[in-house]
Amino acid sequence: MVTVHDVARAAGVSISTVSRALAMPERVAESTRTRVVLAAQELGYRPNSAASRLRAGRTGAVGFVVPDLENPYFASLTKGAQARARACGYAVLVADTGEDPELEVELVTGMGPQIDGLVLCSPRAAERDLDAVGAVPLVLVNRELGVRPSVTANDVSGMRQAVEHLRALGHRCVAYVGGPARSWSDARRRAGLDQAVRELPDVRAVQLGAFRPHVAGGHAAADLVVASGATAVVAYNDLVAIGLIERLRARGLDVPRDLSVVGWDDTFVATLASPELTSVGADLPALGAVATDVVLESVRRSRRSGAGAADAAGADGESGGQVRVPVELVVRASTGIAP
Amino acid sequence: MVTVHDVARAAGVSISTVSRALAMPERVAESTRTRVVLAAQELGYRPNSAASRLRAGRTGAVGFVVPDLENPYFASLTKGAQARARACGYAVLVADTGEDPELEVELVTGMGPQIDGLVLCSPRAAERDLDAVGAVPLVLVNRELGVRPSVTANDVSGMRQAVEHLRALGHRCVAYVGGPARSWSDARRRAGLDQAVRELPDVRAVQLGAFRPHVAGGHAAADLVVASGATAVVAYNDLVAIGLIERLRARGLDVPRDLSVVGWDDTFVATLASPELTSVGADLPALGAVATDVVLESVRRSRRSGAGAADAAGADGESGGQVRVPVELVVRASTGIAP
DNA sequence: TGGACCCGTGCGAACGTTTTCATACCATGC
DNA sequence: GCATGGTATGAAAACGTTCGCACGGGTCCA
Repeated sequence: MVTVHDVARAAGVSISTVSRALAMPERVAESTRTRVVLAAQELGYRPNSAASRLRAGRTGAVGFVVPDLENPYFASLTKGAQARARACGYAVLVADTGEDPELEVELVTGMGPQIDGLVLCSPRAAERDLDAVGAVPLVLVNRELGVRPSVTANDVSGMRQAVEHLRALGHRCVAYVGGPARSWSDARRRAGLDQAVRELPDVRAVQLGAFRPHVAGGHAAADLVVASGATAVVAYNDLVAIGLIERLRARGLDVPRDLSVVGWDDTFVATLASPELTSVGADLPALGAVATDVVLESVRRSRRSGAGAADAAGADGESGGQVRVPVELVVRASTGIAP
Repeated sequence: MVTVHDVARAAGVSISTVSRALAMPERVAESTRTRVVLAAQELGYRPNSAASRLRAGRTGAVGFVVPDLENPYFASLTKGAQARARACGYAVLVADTGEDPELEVELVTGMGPQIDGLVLCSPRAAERDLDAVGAVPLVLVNRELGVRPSVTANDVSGMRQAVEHLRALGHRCVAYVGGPARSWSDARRRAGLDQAVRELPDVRAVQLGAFRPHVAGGHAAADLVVASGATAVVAYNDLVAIGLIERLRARGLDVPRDLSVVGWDDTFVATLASPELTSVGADLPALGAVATDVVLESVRRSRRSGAGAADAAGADGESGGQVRVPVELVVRASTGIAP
């Protein structure tokens, strides 16, 4: 293994200079820096991350915790996040909670010492459990919690777009098939739906749920939707929408002739379904990348100020970044003229 | 932060004893051990992984490299792998190569120092580039390379099952829509197809490809399949199968009436398609878990012997574990009686 | 010309653990 | 009773980096 000592010897400088030349290039003379960099390259020097982590207290890794990797929504998020993290020189520790709030807390606290920052997607855990993390900068995706940094999709706007689209097709009663009870996004969408029907008095809403965010959830919800008298339904996500369609078809109903279905997240499965799903969604890899940016920014800030994550977030006026990304309704074949 | 020193003081022993009591319990007296363990628990001691890694040369993490996280096949593999790794006390560094062989090599070498072992899924890289890794135990998934540890699905058997199924339905000419040219699995399936038609003289095979392992690949292949005169087609994976079906439908052909389609991998999208896909597949999370087991076993072995990964693999008779998991044909609605 | 200051560099002390070696103790065998 | 061997513990040296501090030499201004 080639160490700073080897590079130092090769470049004819001390190990301190090597360390500086690589970590803070502006603190060392131009000529020495090139000499060091060249020597390092020549010898194939790779800093021992354990040592630098031990000394400097940084790990060079961020955690990325999702409820379910097999869910295409989180798969896309993860893909975007790891690509961005890598581009910034960070490794990504991925963990899957299996939708279990307890495991979520356990994972988050357990990962703590191994990472510089953590992105927590669609957290189901109670607020106080998340507060307990504290140690590393934490960024929430799809949930806002006080002034904590977060990245969320604009669900309210998405729901508005969906309702307006359906209304334009002549629908006057829209059902919403909701997801996990503890889901913050779900609550936002319900709020968005409330707001939309308040402002569009000729449309009525029926809220159903909680259902599991999988195909099975759609199966379970379909009959309730039919019984509700709604002519259109917005699903918690694309998988639920597909489950709905499957069950409706099994009952002899046609989508979109008898019922229009709107998916959510616009994952790639939206185009696999038949009919292809009209769906509300953001650019998911981009969303994952943004979350990574925010957490890395948070890391840098907390490192500069030397304070804990919470302090760093609250210290300056930026409030640590609460990003809300736009969403867009993509119209495909699963929505049509109201019967 | 609470360190060994704190625990040592609380337990009235030296730090060496603390370290031993926690890491090798049998090397310390019963009474002292309980005292130390209690003190550690009391103080909430968590060993600093950076320090132990620096001293002991182990990282407590394994790498998991896949071509595309958004592909449900790899998503499932990753899910299984990270769950198993966590159960064994290891963290998982996930990286996505974007199907790029060069990035693959770069990632694998770049991750080297941060991990104890590496699982590399469906590697596209050239053999010599993989040899260059060397440093950490490497386990390949869906590719065999010399005596290197690997975990593969039994593609040959899977293809045999698919062909026999189609033959039983009366099909006499079967097309195969292949995936990436550098894919080892693809080659195995082609070999399996060759073997199957050799042994079943009344069946003929048409091999097509290479196509991209996505829906678009299926789109591209569909017309070639039709022109080939085959009455059934086996696709490289479920996404390709779905692409085939979409394009066939666009041309006014019905699946399975005019053409039977068999998917591969039996991912969850097989049940999303309509008609639902007949598909060949293994238990994917289990496959990921097995790969993790193999790499962790490899890690333990190389640590024991103190030798490099390759040596460790070849040293004893076990050949480091070349596991082949069984696959199974799941019959659904996309295959039917030959026209 | 001398003092103040700055810049580039080197020295050496951490960081928290593991592990080797040495020591003290006790039991066993002649 | 003394040598022998084994066992439980302690002291201290690593592991490879970062970073505070100090030093030398130069520049600038008085």
